[in-house]
Amino acid sequence: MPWRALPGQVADPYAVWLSEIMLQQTTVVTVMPYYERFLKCYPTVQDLAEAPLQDVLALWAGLGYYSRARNLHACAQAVAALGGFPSDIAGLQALPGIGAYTARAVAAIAFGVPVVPVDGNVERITSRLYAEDAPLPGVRRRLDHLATLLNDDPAARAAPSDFAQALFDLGAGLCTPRRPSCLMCPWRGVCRAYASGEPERFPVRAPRKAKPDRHGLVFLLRDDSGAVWLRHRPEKGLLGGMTELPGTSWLDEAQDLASALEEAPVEALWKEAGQIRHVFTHFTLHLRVMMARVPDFGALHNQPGFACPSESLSRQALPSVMQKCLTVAGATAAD
DNA sequence: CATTCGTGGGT
DNA sequence: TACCCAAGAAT
Repeated sequence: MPWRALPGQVADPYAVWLSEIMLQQTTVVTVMPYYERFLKCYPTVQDLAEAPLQDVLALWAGLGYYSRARNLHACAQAVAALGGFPSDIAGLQALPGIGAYTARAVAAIAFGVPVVPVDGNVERITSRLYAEDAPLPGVRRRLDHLATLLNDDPAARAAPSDFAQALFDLGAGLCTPRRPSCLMCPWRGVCRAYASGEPERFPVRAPRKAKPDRHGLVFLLRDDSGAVWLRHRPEKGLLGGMTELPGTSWLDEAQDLASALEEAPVEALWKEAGQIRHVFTHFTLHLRVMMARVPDFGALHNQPGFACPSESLSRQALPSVMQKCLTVAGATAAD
């Protein structure tokens, strides 16, 4: 991992922190290109702190959980004001976007604090070591306690950074959710889940709720120059602070086309360019992409939004769901 | 303690 | 297709 210090090197707290924020609920493969772009664009935490929030959101676009990007920016400004990252857990956790896990991870990996960061990997490993039958998320506190017991090993306590990342590697490479490679596991001999014969049964999870559907329309309006009419979403909530195509509200059931078109930003000859389906964390969104062209955006002067030249679409903070809409309509936002 | 908050890849 | 899951945080 590019954020990982080589043997004998000192970890860069900025790089460790950035990687940990990006890796929250996100796979290494997905994070890698974003991480490289951020470090190239913002080599230091000061550079990130001085950047406009919209630029940060645009660079984050596609990674998801956009409150991470807003908190990342706020955190960078706080750290710049402090003159550097706090090196203790409490100081770290007081910063925006840094919770119990990330505070421990940065403390252990960047500052050598002897603590076990409990992420999904460590929860899985621990639940298997102890064959913990109680379901997540209720059993989280107990798993956290059991995980801290791993630090009873003097070798673990002597190398907090290596130990934490070794746990991640164990979880990602051997103690995997589906088919763990127990025969290669150094802890096979002390693992109760392995002894049970069904290690993949752990951790036990509570059944999850069904995901409802929502329906809406978006309006892709262009002028004679090819510019697109866009608008910013509210600062908080779903896709907070990101850029979007104007659209209807999202309802539990699809409404008829005529009444939906009444919500269009302007009266125009709207034609359906396509439909997209996008799965969010807690609902599935179905959008019909309506397209129209006007000579200019004069009629929109008192509408919320702004005109975006086609060549600067790629610099907008467009979330994946909006990229999909542009793509089905043939409006490329790729560079 | 339960919800809200993205997205892409694997099975 | 339909789930599951991934170095969680904020409210």
